[in-house]
Amino acid sequence: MSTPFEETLNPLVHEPAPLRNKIMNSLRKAIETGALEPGTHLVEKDLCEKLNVSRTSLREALRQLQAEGVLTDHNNRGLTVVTVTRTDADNIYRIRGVLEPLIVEQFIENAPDEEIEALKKQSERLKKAYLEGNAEEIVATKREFYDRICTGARNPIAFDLLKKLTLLTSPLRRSSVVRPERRNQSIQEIDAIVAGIAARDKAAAKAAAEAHVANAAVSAFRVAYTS
Amino acid sequence: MSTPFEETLNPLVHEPAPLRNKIMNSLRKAIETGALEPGTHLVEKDLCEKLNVSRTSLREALRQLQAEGVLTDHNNRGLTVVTVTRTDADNIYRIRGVLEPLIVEQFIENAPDEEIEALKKQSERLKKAYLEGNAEEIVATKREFYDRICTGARNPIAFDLLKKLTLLTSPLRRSSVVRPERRNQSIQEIDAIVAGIAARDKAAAKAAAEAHVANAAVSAFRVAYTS
DNA sequence: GTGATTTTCTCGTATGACAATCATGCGGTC
DNA sequence: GACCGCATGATTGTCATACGAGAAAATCAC
Repeated sequence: MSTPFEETLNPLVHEPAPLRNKIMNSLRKAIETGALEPGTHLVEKDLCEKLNVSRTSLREALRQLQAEGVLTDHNNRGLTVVTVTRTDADNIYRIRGVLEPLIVEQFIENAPDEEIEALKKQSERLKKAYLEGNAEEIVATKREFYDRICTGARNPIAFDLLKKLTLLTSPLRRSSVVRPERRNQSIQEIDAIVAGIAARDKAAAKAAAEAHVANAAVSAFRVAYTS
Repeated sequence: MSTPFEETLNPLVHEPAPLRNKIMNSLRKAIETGALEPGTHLVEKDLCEKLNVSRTSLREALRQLQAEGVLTDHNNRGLTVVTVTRTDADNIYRIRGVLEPLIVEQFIENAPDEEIEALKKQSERLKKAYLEGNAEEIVATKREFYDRICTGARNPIAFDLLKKLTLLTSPLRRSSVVRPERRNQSIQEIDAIVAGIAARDKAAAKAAAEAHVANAAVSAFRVAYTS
């Protein structure tokens, strides 16, 4: 106990975690993992019983998910898990195709060298996961990689948008990760991004990020819509 | 009544307008117009009485606005109208700086010639409004101009994002429109965008759109943060 | 079988209640 | 006078319950 209080006592971030937030997380995860498939009709009473919460809290959580675009109004007769059409997915990838380069650019602008080093290490972990890990491990490692870039970019608003957008296309991406040939391609693309960032070369990094999104789109579409 | 039914009778979209939507629109407008200033603490009971609605419906509307980022949690003790910091605003304009060029690009890809013609006419109206109209008229005409581009781009998701982002910065933009020197600049920038679109020149149009956002940011910051 | 009628289901909205928590003010102590 | 403890009030979070409206499903009548 030799360290002074000022350094050991943080403001103690208040985490009451209102019930509705837990409900949201639960539903979001269910959608992300595919437990709730697109198009599923949600009946309030059933969900209340399954989650063991009151309708009031449940509905507030539903409203929030609706505002995020994860749930959509079904001709004023309840909510359904949103079904992303091919056109929607196209548009989402177009948006990601400009947002992710922006994030990379801002990372280069704002992240100190330590974070670049940490990012490099994380990309090595990701590479290893791609080569020998299972699907879950890949997804988890990749998410951490993304989080690192997005946090380092110091643009929480864009980060938030990206999270929402990727959640929408999670049904597509789920089936895409398992394809082995996509893995090798991903490794190369991510290497290119990291290399551009390490050199603080905005143009190169942005181009790599854009290409990465474009290829992810192609891969997702190949699986999902058999184009 | 000589026209066939198929052309005169539209599917007649059912508009039940749940109460919570009216509440949302009311609050949104209040924020947009400045009637509710950033930082204002919202007390549920007061709002219920002012709007004459039940707490149930009000809270659902609040949750939705919270998810949109318009309202923010105030240490778990009520909601406040979000205060956009200088950094936030910077990030928002950065995002708009990549989203709006994307919209313009997709407009060029997807909009038929008629819509380009209509856009040109609208830009003329906007020019006239800038020169002789009052602030409200300018805002309304400009909004219609934007709506036309965004709708023509056939990317409703990006459109939605832009609407939410611009709402967040409405306190800044409100004070910026009135500055006369900004008006002339705006006219030129919009002319450049329309010219690029008319020529279906993606690069030119996108560059003009990006420049327009960048200048709008500068103008907004000059007023709001006296940098 | 088909059209009309009734029943059921589900959502939208409202009300009242209670616990938990925070803000405030008051009195007592040093 | 500054500080602590405590009672009080205000506000949110959560719940149970209720009822009307509209759609869907089931039933009935022909």
